[in-house]
Parts: sequence; structure tokens; C-alpha cells
Amino acid sequence: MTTLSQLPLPPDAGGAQALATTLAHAILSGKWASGETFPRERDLCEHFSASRNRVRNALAELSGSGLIERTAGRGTVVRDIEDWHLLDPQMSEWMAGLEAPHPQLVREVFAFRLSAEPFVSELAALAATGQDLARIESALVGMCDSAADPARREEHADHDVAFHDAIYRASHNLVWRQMGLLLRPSIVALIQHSHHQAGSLDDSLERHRQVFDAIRLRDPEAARDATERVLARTAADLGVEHGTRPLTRPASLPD
Amino acid sequence: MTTLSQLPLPPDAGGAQALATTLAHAILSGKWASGETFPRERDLCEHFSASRNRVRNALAELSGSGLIERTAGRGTVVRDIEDWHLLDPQMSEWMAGLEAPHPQLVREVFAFRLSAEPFVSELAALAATGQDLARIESALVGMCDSAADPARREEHADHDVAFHDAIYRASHNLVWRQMGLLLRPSIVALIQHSHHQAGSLDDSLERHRQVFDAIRLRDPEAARDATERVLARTAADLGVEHGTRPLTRPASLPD
DNA sequence: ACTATACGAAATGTCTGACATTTATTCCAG
DNA sequence: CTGGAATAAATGTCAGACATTTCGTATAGT
Repeated sequence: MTTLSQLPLPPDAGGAQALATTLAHAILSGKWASGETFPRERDLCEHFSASRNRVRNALAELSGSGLIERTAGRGTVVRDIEDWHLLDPQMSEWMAGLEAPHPQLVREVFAFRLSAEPFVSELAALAATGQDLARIESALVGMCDSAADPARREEHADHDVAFHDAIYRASHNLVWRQMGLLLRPSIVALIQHSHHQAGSLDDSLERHRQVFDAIRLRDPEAARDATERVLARTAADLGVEHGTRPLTRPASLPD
Repeated sequence: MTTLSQLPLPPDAGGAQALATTLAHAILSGKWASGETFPRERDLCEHFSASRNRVRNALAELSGSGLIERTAGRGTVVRDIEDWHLLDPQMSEWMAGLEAPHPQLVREVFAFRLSAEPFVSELAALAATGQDLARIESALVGMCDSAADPARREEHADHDVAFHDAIYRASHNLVWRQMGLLLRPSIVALIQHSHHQAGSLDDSLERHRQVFDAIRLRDPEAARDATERVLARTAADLGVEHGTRPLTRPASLPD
């Protein structure tokens, strides 16, 4: 839709970054189709009653994350979802702040986790230091602690993210570590969609603890299996199945 | 080193992005230690004879990639390498343009490839479309074509990157696809370090072709094995070994 | 002597208005 | 109908002033 700037969003009073967040959320929500021209700077200035400077800084952030492409004389166009920098931490923040996450993105990110995270757990089991273990355990304790009260869902999600992020960290590879930031959107989406599932929490906590135990005992195989079980439950809760095709890795049967 | 702005780099005449590249290269080369204060805007303006606007835009890019952190009143400090956004495509470009890449980064990126890429090849063997195959083959032909002439090293590197990138694309997952952009630096580094190795090119081409054949025949296991062989040769050329520990993934033997 | 408050220097953040540059369109001559 | 120059519209850049945050310092009070 060539949605005019009027419809999508109310004005904003925060700094430049707040404006960027507002616009990013609009794009992530699919307000503009790929290839469509974005509103001009002038109009954005007017609509948000912001200086051109703030608008330009905000647009620069969007451009830096691959959401839009700006060329002098032509204007600003929204880029295809394939060109978005999904691994940009800022992007993860934007996605996590979205109330209704882009369905395709959630599926894609989760499919990635499904394939990669068991392997990361293997690495963690081999490379984790005492500090790493402490971090993982601390997150686990936080999850258990905030599990009872349904009013502390947000806190619980934070600890959940911290748990998995700590595992990525424990791989002791900078690249894998960066990917831990991808988790937040998918976990937040999970929490939102599965809150009505009763009693699944105890089960989830138990599975998480098994991952921790396996890593603590330096048992890569067990860590991989336990992580697969955690993700399998999550996949079921999210209704994701293992979307396209391969669950984790085809041992020997191609089809 | 509290290297003054004098020493590191000659002035620049390009746009704002060019300046960002210059500064990024300086940081990636380790001219400033982590936590150290970066030169003030004023000094950068003077040294590069650039307007404050360009300097600010450049610094904003660096900040967006996690290289620096700016806070009003305090100044600009260089962030720790652990906080750099290695998966930001811009970062890959900067690293690729560096004549002497950061040794730790090359090792980390390659360690990541070593662990992940065989798996990506499995995915590609399962999900590749005809178009994907065409893309991979085209890159392979380009590699063969430019292999003979040592003066076309750059072109050869481009085709090499295109080959591996096409495989990441063929996984048909947006997250893995984004990671294909990580390859350029490590491949460029490889080309620079292995140009004196005679006769290794034919061998390398043959291994690449085997990867392609396996994907074309929809054989995930063969694709994984072939990719492992490609990377093993690359690792040997780079002198990386498989640094920390795990080569690809312990099928059943933990050690 | 020590603490607490107030002041001021120094850095980044923001606003404003003008001008430069690139791109697509339009209009006119050939 | 085609080619090219003028024009309009968008983003990119510059310059200067002002606002805001932070830290150090001086000063007064206890």
C-alpha cells in the first residue's frame, strides 16, 4: 500500500533514535511494500514536527540496517526483505519491540535457531569456562524464580534470552557470540504465543536445566540433544513445525 | 597507543562514507586500544579538512557498527572487539578493504566458517533450486576461467566469494543468507597469503567442483564432506589449523 | 581537613537556512 | 519521431549558532 504518512503512526517526541524506531516498526509491519517509495524528508519533518536533521539521522539508521535505500534525486525506497540486515543488533531490538512481529521473519529466525543452536551448544560444552557456567546458571535461576508469577512474563523472557545468549557466548567464537542477539525477537514472540499453554512451563524449565547440566558436564552430545528438545518444544508452541525441510541435520537419509 | 590523529592516516577527499572507511580501517588496524578515547570532532574536522557534518556522519556509521561509543559530554571511546558488530555487512566491507586484516578476526571468522559452512552446504543440497545451481555453476566457471592468469587474482577472489555466497543463498534461509557476506574478508586474506603456493589452484578448483556436484545431485552428506575438504585446504593455506577445538561436529566421538 | 554545592569548561547533540549535486521529466528544435 | 537542453524535485553537503550532558574545579560550609 502506498500508505501516506498520515495513517501509519502518531507523532513522536523523543530523540532521533526514537523516530528511527517508529519508522522501523512501520516498515517491519509491512506498511510499505518492497520497492515502494518512502515519504520524502519534507513530509516526515512536517508530520512528526521534527527538524530535518533528526529525520535525516533517523533515515540514516534505517539505511544502515538495509531497510531503505536512498539515492540523491531519486528518493527513498523500501528494500526487499532479503536485503535487510537481520544480524544487525539494532534490527533485533526493533523486531523485539514490535507487538506483532513479521511472521516470515520469526519463522526464518527460528528455522535458523533450529538448525544452528544445537551445534552451538556442542561448542559451548567444549569451550565453556567457569564464568560462562556461572552466567548460564544465573539465567536459569532467574527463569525458575520468575516462572511462578504470570505478571513477570517480561522478566522471565529476559532471563530466557540471557540463558541462550550465555550459551552463544560460551562458544568462545566472536561470530557465534554476535548471533546470540538474534534470539530476543524469537523468544519474545514465543512468550506471547504460548502464555495460554498451562503447565508447559515446568517442562520447559526442566529441559533448560538439562542443557545446563550437559554443558557443565562437558558432554557435547548430551548438550546437543537437550538443546534439540528445548527447541522442539518451542517449535511446537510456536506452531512453526520445522518449516521448510531439515530439522537439524539429515544423518543419512536424504528424503 | 594514544596515537594522535596526525600519525594514522592522510586526509581524504571523498564523501562521508569514504571518511568512515578511513577511520574504520584505522580502528580495525588496532591504532586505538579498546576503551581509549577517540579524537574529538573538532580535531577530525581540522585534520581531514572536512565539515563537521561529514565527520559526524562518518562517526555515526562507526557507532552503528559498534566500533565506537559516543556519549554527550564525555567524548568518543573505542569499544572492545567483542562488541563489534561483525555480522554487519558494512563491517565485512571494511575488513575486506584492509591490506593487513586483523589477525584475530580472520581466525575467528574462519573458525566460524569451519564449523558452519559444511552444514550450510547440507542445507543447500536439500533446498537448492535451478536458479541457485545456475548461480553456483556460473561462479565456478568464473573461478576456472580466471585461474590461469595470475594478474586476475582479484577477479578470481570475487568469483570465489560468489561461489560460497551462492551456497549460503541456496540454503533458502534469510539468516544464513546474510552470513554469506562474512566471507569476503576471509577469502581475500586467503588469496593474499596463498598466492605463492604453486599448483594448489588446480586442487582447489577440483574440490570446489566436487561441492557443486554434490549439491547438484542433492546429496547432503557428500556436500558436507566436500565442503570440509575445501575448508581444510584453506585452513592449511591460512595456517589456521582448527584453532580452538572442534572441526565440524562430533558425530559420535566426543574426543 | 573533609564534604557538598555551585560554577564553568569541554565534549557531543540539535536546530536552522542556504547551497550543491544527482536524477527524472518536460519541452523544444531538428 | 528522436536528441538534447532546461527545469523540477529529491537527497547530500556546508556553515554557524545554540542546547544539553558530563566532568573537573573552585569555593563555601561544617
